[in-house]
Amino acid sequence: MSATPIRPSDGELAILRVLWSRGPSTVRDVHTELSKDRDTGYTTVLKLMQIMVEKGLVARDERARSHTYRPLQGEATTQQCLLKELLYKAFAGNRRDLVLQALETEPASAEELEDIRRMLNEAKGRAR
Amino acid sequence: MSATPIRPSDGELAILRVLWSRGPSTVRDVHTELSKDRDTGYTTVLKLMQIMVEKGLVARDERARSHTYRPLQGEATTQQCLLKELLYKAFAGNRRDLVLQALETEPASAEELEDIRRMLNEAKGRAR
DNA sequence: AAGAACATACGAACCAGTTCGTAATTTGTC
DNA sequence: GACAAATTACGAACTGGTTCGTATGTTCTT
Repeated sequence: MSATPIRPSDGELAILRVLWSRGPSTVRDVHTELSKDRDTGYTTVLKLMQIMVEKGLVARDERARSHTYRPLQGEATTQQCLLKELLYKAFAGNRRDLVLQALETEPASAEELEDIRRMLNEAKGRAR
Repeated sequence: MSATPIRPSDGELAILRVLWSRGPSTVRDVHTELSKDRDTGYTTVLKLMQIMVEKGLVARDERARSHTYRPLQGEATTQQCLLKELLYKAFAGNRRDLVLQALETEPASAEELEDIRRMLNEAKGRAR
């Protein structure tokens, strides 16, 4: 019943990441946050966020002068959407290979692997 | 010492997939194969493969009239490259979350999960 | 030798995404 | 009220990728 998730572009994803971690934010908030890494102009972020409204990726609250934006789809949902795309495009749908390569990718520590293994055992219980 | 892998675009990836599975192939070979799924023009595939030569994704043997192309980087290497990109862009580098979402993504069967768990136990032995 | 079939080369159009300048509007300050 | 600062709106340029038409050259068939 839930709508199929919308695949965000790279720029949109960067913005979503801020919204997911900060909660509802203004363009200024997001721009300030993103400026720590990249060097993006304010209006660039603004434009992108306006487009995201059109796409239905975020909702805008216009009551205040500085509009606040909030994500309309969850982080996990979006991650799954992107992962699934990669799964089919690069791994021919072979989930096992994907997980394998995820673990082979540097840097992977023994703890990390152990952590994942533990998690996996739990997941097995809920398996479909 | 090995060069950092080149990230193929979607179209390039589709072609690489054919080359990996078929081995060295002509444009005709690749086009025929891709035509089973999508509906791409012959010259479109040709052009793409020419660009791939420039990018260093494939090598071209021009001895025969119909040039044959072979991939210059392996499937696993390329998969890791793409996966790593997604890991940082969508998962903030958190490998655990990535694997988790990979397993949550439908459709995942109990066998599939068991298979992956087994593989993971082996991987643990080789852990860094 | 002529014509059909097939191959490469390549420019041009097109598309989605990104970036930014500039205009218009609102708010805040003196 | 006038000016400065902040904000939204939006057009336009630019980028990487994709698609295709057309030109040109080669091989095959008869």
